[in-house]
Amino acid sequence: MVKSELPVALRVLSQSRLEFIESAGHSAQVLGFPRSIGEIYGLLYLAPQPLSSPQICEVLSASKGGVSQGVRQLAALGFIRKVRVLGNRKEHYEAVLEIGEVMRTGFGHMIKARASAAERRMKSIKTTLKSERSELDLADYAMVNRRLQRLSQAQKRVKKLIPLMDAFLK
Amino acid sequence: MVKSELPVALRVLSQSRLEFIESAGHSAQVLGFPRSIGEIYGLLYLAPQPLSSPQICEVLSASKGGVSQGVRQLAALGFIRKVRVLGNRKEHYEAVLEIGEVMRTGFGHMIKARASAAERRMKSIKTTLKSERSELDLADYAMVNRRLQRLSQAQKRVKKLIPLMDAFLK
DNA sequence: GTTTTTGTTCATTTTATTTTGAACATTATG
DNA sequence: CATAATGTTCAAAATAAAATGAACAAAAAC
Repeated sequence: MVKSELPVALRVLSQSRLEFIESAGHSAQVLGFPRSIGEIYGLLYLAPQPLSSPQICEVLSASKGGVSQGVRQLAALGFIRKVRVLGNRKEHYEAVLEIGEVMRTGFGHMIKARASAAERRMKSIKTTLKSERSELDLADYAMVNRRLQRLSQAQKRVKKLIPLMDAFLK
Repeated sequence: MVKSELPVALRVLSQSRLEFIESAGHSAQVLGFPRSIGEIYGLLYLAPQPLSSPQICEVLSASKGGVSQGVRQLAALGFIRKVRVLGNRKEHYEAVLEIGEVMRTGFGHMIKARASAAERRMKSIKTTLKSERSELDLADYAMVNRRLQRLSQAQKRVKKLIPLMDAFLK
């Protein structure tokens, strides 16, 4: 049986690819993802053709498990997509090159999710505050109320900003 | 000598304050900061008056060292400010309530810094690529070049977005 | 149907981050 | 200047997060 045939360009990684992969790993970390996920995306982004999991393992010398989880997350976020390579039996992956799009969708979802989580939290805190109104000093109650209100306003502003960003990146 | 007098409202934390502090800790984590930093900010945000480090330690039952570092970072980012409390000898801290402002400034700086770091990285990678042009397959070189270019465009778009967000949050 | 390759899950190990606490520095008060 | 309270730094401990690799599952090749 023929071993997994790596594209020539990836048999040995060029310096620029190495640098790019490292940089992608770094970016992932900044965005709060594991470094390895960024590296997988970086590899795929500069790959001449879709790659299979074993190929990714080989090039990055990463473990099967890690790559399996990594590609799942990346696909879920919309950064890569599964493709069938004809003749070749198993799943292959390629980077979605329209990163602007990706940011808008997958990434935008994340931001929205977080914004509404924060909103829910705030609502809960306000409820708690009301429920203990009688036990609190009046002035203190008023102060806390005022400040929570203030935060709510800021949250609303951020929320309004989201669709704006969305439109701009389109 | 009189022991550090905790404001009555903080002698025992109300449920709503507890919840708020926890939530602030969570938000900090989401933004990539240590939880403790968020908790300090949360405490100060709902404090009836500026607090000293030892007071913060006491209320959050955190260590001196941790609080020392925490307030330093928060002050550097512009989330809190040092205030002199008359009569009282040492440094006290209060939350900057204008979180919108804070986001725009301190936080905005962070984003800008990261954007230009990414830009520098990209430049470096392109240089590397050119330097190894002769060693690479022509088609592969062209492909890598094209894709890096594509990324650059996206980066530029994001960069243009920053002042827009800035203006919007003002 | 057996063997081989690929894919997933998850407990364990590894690595990185955060927190603590002790040693040392600083400042204010008497 | 001595004492006491406050601050800072940093090595070590505690904690959290990520990567590995082994056990198991699924599908393909023959």
